[in-house]
Amino acid sequence: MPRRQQVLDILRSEIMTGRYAPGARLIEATISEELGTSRGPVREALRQLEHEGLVDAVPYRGAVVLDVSDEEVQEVLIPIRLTLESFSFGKALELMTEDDYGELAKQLWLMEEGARKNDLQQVVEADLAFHEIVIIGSGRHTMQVWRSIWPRIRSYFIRYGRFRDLESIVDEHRELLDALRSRDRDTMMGVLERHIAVPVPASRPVVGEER
Amino acid sequence: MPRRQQVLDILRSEIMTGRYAPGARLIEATISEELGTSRGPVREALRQLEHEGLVDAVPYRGAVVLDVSDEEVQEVLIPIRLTLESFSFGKALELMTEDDYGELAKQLWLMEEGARKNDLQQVVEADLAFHEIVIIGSGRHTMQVWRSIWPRIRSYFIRYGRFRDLESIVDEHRELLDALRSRDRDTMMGVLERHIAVPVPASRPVVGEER
DNA sequence: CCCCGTGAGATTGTCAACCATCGACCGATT
DNA sequence: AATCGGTCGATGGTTGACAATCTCACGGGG
Repeated sequence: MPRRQQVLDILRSEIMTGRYAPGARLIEATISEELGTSRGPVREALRQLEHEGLVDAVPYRGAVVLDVSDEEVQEVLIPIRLTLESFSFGKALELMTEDDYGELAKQLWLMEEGARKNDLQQVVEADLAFHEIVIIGSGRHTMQVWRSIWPRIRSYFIRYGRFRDLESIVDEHRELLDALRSRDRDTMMGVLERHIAVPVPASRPVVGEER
Repeated sequence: MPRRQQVLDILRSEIMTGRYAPGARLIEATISEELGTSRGPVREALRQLEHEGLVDAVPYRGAVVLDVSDEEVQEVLIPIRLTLESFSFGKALELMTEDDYGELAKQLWLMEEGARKNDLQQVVEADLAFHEIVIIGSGRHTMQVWRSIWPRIRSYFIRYGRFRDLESIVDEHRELLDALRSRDRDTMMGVLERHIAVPVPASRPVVGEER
């Protein structure tokens, strides 16, 4: 695995878990020293974080960790996620094989195990893997957009404690898998929307279906 | 302006205009030589192109220009664009000042001039600037997603000649500006949807509203 | 007292040369 | 015919050095 990818994973994780909070500066020299690498890979990782919307970088001024507003999550990121996943789960209904279902079941199992051990990290990883298995079947561009929005959504969830208990996360994914296997499009979409929609802190109705 | 930005702009433009067609390889050494710069900025520009979905890069194998399928444009990228711009134009109704309208009018004027001269380049630039003025008011994350999807949409349009005549592009933006000024939300959204939706080559009905 | 230029320090941007690493291709061997 | 090396092309990463730019504190005018 390329070094820049390792650096990226580390930094992203440190941002999501709060080691770098919104407003914190990310200095190339410091990071490269800490991670025992040269500035090259660090620069590229920072640029990637910029694309994932976790960081804002201004020329000659450096990179700063960004915050995400409730409004943008509810009205922009979540609706986009719904667009992406509706498309992907729809295609999955048509072209997923038994093997693919097996892969999903595997992630579900890992998720269950994580929930038993109360290991948020493991649950979150399996959650991500589950969705990527579905999305990867619908083309590069869909995956591309997905990869650019999930870190923000996840980061928002973790930062503001919007994670319901681990058990219900597992349950929802079990429902998703069952719905996929049922091959019934309407059931599928219903389950998916409920999964993606998020209880709002204390403002608007539910997910911002546009118009 | 940083060198990598210049390189990025040049490469993106060359991809959109077809100098690099889908499947073409982008070799760091060659490009850096052609542009009289070192490999560093070229690498970073290539990574950015990857994030804009114009290029696919595999470790140790290099970058290749991507194609975009009708299906993904219609069912993923355009619906996402609609989500983004619905949000942005909605916010613009609330918070745009006379000065901002002035900026929009300026771009409209440039667009008209470009259409008169039959200068696609200029029309396209003003078109982009027009939308960015509106979107920039709705936050970093909205802009971030926008910047990651427009190159693909534009590139698809140019590649497959989906550009209606320049005059009608100008007309549509004049309508958009008028609708903004009217301050009527429903009119606004109607005009916007018609502007973003695209006549499909020879398949589905219209824009892929999900479900 | 406030405003503005100036300069030092910090940090990013770019360069150049170099070598390791990996993927693709080609031919020789079995 | 299939496989195993070896070579070549290109990327991944390193080092060290400088240039370019921003920030901010300092001190001289107004």
